[in-house]
Amino acid sequence: MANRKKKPTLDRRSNCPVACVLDLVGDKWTLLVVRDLALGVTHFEEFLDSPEKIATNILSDRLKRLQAAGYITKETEPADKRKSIYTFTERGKELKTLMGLLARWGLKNIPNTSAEHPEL
Amino acid sequence: MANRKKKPTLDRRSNCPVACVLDLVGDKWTLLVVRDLALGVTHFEEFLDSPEKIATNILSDRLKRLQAAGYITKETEPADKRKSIYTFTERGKELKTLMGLLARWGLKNIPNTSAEHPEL
DNA sequence: CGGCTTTCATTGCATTTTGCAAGGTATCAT
DNA sequence: ATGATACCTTGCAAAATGCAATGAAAGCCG
Repeated sequence: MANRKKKPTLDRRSNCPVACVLDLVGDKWTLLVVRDLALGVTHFEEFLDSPEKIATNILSDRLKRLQAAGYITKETEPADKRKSIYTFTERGKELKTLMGLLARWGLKNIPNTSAEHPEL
Repeated sequence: MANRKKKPTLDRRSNCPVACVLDLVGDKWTLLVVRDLALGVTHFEEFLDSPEKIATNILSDRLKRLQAAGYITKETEPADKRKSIYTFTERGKELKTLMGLLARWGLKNIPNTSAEHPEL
């Protein structure tokens, strides 16, 4: 085991916390999926109903990523095995707080934004 | 002037504050530019020194966007007209707080992140 | 069973964005 | 005048996105 550096979580652009957060959620869709999850959405089809109209391939990809990163789990609903149920892991619940921070910043700083769901 | 609706800030995906924030900074680079500005970077070349190694065309584009959106200004340095100085507008300073929120969330929730500049 | 619907996901293809290297212009230094 | 510096653009390959269409597995219902 000569050159086994200790797996430094590579393909990171840097160890700057800002850069790492952007590597995780720095795109136009991931946090919208998080928003919907926070609002109680659990099924694939429900995400498609949100007003931003995410495409199915993007949604599929983002759910996979979030799952791979350990922020959500995917389970088959026992009563109907066609359905999958997506939910936050404990760790994933922190994403809700992140999304909430963004939401509050947006409400304060971007004109004409409105919170459909003030509880966030 | 019949059909001059009042320019409803279109090309928005929705009026959800999360979606609007993502329309502004939902990419891998914009907030890194904001970070550098917050750290005192003012010249084009300095942004290129950051460890994430942004490409010149992307940097040029992001500076333009931030300027177009009224968050930063671009001025020519009087003493050396080759140089441009990029600085936050009053409104742009709010981007620092947004970036700071992300940074703190990342430090707390993403392993092996380190703050080079704890003042943020 | 046999056909039809629902749910989740993939595929193909056009468009857009990114990444990288090279080139270009204006300004400055000697 | 020559060369270096600062900012930006261009060209082109690679990747991500948007979209419509297609699958596959599971359920529903005669």
